[in-house]
Amino acid sequence: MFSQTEENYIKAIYALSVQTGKAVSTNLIAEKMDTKASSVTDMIKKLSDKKLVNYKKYQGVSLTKMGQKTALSIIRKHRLWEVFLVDKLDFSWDEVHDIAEQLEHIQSEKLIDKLDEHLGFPSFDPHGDPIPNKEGKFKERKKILLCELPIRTEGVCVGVKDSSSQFLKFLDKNKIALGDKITIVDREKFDSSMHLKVGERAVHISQKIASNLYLKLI
Amino acid sequence: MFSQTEENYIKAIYALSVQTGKAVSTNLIAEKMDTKASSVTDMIKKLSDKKLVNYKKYQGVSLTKMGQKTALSIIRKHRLWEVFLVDKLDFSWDEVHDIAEQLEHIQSEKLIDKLDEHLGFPSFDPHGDPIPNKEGKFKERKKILLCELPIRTEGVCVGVKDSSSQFLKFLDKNKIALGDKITIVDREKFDSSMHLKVGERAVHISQKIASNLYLKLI
DNA sequence: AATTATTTTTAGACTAATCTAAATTTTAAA
DNA sequence: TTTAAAATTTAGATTAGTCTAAAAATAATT
Ligand SMILES: [Mn+2]
Ligand SMILES: [Mn+2]
Ligand SMILES: [Mn+2]
Ligand SMILES: [Mn+2]
Repeated sequence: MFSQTEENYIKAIYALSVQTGKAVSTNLIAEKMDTKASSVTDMIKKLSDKKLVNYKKYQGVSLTKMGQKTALSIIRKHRLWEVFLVDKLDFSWDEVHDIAEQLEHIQSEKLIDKLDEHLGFPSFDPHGDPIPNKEGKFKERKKILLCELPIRTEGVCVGVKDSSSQFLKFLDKNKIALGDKITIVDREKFDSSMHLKVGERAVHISQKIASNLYLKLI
Repeated sequence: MFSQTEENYIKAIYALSVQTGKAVSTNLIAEKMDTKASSVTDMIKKLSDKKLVNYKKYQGVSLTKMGQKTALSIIRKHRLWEVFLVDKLDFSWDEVHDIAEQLEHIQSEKLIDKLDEHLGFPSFDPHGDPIPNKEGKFKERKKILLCELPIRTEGVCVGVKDSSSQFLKFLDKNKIALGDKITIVDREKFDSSMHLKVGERAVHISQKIASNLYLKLI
């Protein structure tokens, strides 16, 4: 159907579109895809010819209905494969992204539906991100960043904003995982770092960590 | 490491090399890969530069040690994925080849080793073909074609020579599967067709079927 | 409003993989 | 052992995706 390259562009445009809420600029795509603006312009034209994006010169791009459908299908595949790798093959959550980047391009509707079933129709991937269903529908969880949690209020860790291997390994080292109950015991005025209670354990984390952990209130 | 295209050429050269037992000709590769001889020549040069094949102009090609290692690694991946699709995702044996053609190109040593473990280190794929281990070693089963089986001698079905969807579906329809005990009850002189006993059932098959089913003696 | 600065697009070139058509080499036949 | 046929390689072109450098359009500053 579409080439891997086209699919990767579609996915990038989708992510940037959701992130910024407006038409996506050439330079932004170029940065995200680690390529040059001129290459992006070329690809945009191709995607536009294929009715995947709306494009007027110099005005940025947005996904068409069909582009969105395509993006969600790729994201669904990516996240289901991540669940597979963690749940069935016992990978840790910091190892799965790169492999899923490859697996997401395998073309077989039946494969992904069978995989979905095999995994028990999961709603979230190992990083807490929602998995679109066959129709592209998914429920975004009501969640807040840890740094926005009121003091002495309990929350449950449900996701990460930054899902880089670096950050995930840091969380592992500090024994912070999805499902953990977290309370802010105290904030340091000086550097906005926080003293937490994770389960029964006391943990001290920086502002940067706090602004990359998602919690849900209970 | 290598492109999908390069990997597919390597795999084709390996198969033809095993099949014919001699240096593989440009035309043979072209036919197998459904491409033109000139394209094959170009690719052979590239593979030769990369030390994957031995090549002297007009003399055909053979795989180097490294080429063989590469081929076996791809075949290992292909067959393990086929086992996964059948054993874990409940695909039937005639549906898995095309999907495995894609999955075999996923690059991750760890993935394939974990998959191998998850599947219980299988020795044969759903079509009865042997699966090379991490070192590329595999045991070829001693097997004969059904058409070579002496009359009234019992054998166990262990593989197919033709693994096309057409043939596999035919076997399903006639309830012939790997593991079944088969005896030739009688041969028809006229068309070399055979009256079999498959388990307790009587089945009549053509010469063509008989020359595409592998049995082991017991 | 005119001038910079930035962003985006175009022009031209490159690589990987493919093709057709022509040239060359090898093999088979006369 | 010439000649004809078949196989193989080369030459030149094409497409997808990329790049650099230059041109054009938009945005930001005087
Ligand atoms: Mn990708
Ligand atoms: Mn994820
Ligand atoms: Mn392949
Ligand atoms: Mn097989």
